[in-house]
Amino acid sequence: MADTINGLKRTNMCGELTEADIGKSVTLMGWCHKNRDLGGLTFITLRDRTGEIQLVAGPDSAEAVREAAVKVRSEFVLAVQGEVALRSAPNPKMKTGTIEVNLTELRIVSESQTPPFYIDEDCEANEQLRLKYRYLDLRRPDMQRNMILRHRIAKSARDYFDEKGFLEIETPMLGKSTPEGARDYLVPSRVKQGSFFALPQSPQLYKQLLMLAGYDRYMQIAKCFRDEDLRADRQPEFTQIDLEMSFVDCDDVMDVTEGFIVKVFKDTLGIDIPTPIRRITWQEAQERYGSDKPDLRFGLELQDISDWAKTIDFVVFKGALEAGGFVKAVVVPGGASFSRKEIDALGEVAKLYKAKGMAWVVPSAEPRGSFLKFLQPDDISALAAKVGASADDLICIVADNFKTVSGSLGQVRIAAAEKLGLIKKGDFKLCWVTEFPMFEWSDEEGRFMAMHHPFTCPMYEDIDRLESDQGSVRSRAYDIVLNGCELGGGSIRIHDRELQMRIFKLLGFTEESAQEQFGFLLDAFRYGVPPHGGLAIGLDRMVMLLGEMNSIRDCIAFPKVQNSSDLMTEAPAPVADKQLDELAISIREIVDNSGEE
RNA sequence: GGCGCAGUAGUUCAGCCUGGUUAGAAUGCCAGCCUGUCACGCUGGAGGUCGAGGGUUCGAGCCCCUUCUGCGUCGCCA
Repeated sequence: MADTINGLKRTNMCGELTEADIGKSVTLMGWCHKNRDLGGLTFITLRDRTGEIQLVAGPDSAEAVREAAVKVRSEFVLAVQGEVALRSAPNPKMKTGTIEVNLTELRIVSESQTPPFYIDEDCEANEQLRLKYRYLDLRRPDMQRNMILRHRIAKSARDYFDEKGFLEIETPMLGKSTPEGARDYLVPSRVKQGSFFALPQSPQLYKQLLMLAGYDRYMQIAKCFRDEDLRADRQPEFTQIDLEMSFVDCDDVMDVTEGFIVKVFKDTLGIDIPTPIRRITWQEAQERYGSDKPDLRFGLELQDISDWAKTIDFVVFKGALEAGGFVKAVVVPGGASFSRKEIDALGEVAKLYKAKGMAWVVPSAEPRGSFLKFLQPDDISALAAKVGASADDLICIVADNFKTVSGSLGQVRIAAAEKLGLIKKGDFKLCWVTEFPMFEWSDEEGRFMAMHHPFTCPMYEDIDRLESDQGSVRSRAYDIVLNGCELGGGSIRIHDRELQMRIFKLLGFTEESAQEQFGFLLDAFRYGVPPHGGLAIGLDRMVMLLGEMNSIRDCIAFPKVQNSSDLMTEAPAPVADKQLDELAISIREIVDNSGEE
């Protein structure tokens, strides 16, 4: 039977002891991080979430303490008493390295098997193992720091928005499935067999109805669910700092958000973010950075060289230009030193993002390039002059339609910056991207889709083109972008029932289907809707970016892996027939692809 | 759904290209010794379905096929 903590009360945390505590008798509780038994003298490093402290059981200790000390193994839970003393041999690598605790009592409260991996700062175990034993992984100091950072950001949000007069109001997890947007996670109803709830992709409609209900300023740290494939920065279950405001325009939402961004950087990292945060229209972002989430930590902007390309007798350029496309370039400083293989790697990046290829040229005295036979010496100098390239530089060129040129060259820009080491740790560059297109053509659906969502308000000056030139209509939407990552986004919403119906119609809804899916909203819109708008910030991404983590999984206590399962609980899992019967659900076919008999 | 990377002691890896006795290293673990360690040290020991299945071969960790698992990514994510 293990010892109890009966009669002991923790007086201090391990990492918070200092030389000011020398001479005090303290009671500590935590995990054995490491045990060093020198024979007659035993050192134990005790760890809790605040840090570590060295415990000593030596010749002056009671025999029971010495006996217990040599039995202690990694990850045993200990409750100890002792006196804080100055160390004769300090350890400068340790925060509490100048002091130690001479034990007067040592209780082994809980023993531990040898953990499958060493619980330490720099964990070398692979992530599969870490996730299976997540409760051990979460003991590691860097994971604990991540969780603490997450808490502080969430707290910062609640404090800030409370101060600004926002009310935190919870919205339902069990709602109605909507076909637009991402795939829903469905929850079957037992009471109404054959019908399903959907877990929210976002609290969008609820928060709009809260505005209609007069709550004026709402915020929520909201769980959201999307049944889509995962990425390093995407989980099926994630958290948003969600807000909505009444009687506002874009500037009001952006201003209040900026205030929060400034506060959260200051509160958590001590960094002052300069304001106002730069604003770039979607069009400009695409033209200059080839992205709707530009990374402003480096230059390497895209340059339109269509005028120059017009003069070149090169079929790739001619073809693109005749089809109404563009020829654009990125200058990679010092890229002349890249090997053919390295340049080809940039070309592969362009191809991955739909470019048919990437032309390149080094405008040195003896030029190198992929299409030199189509170029006269004057052409090369003219190009170099136009894009401001020197003989040491590499000019990367893509010719295609606007979307493909932007997308592919934008990725080449990022790849080149990474290669050149232009992306520095601790550098945070924010911007707003505004005036998004309202609609985006979907080849798959054969119709225009809402780029943001169907409740986004078009820009007033574009409304008269809604029916005549859908593709040119811009919306009153805005994204906040940090280091090339979409941190959050929002819009001013439609508050006019007629306009909302017009948008639904353009998105392919009939009167009936709109009524069936969004009837509650359309009905509500008959009862006095304030102009309103809002925004949602991805909390997980914010924690990941501020903590400079490699994966969103590192800031979520219990994350899912790539196939949306949980390696620790092994969810999702089959359920008992009885449960299915109650829900009137039968499974069509069990595909056993476990690879086991 | 596509592409790429990875899977070998508890853990991190080497071995695979070029098949050949008993699969190695480090660390961890266990035992003994050790009074100032902090990557403690010294001595000894245990520990392997080489992810799984099939094929080629006299012989497979290594070559081939299939598959499972994890990661990254394209599609997807209004």
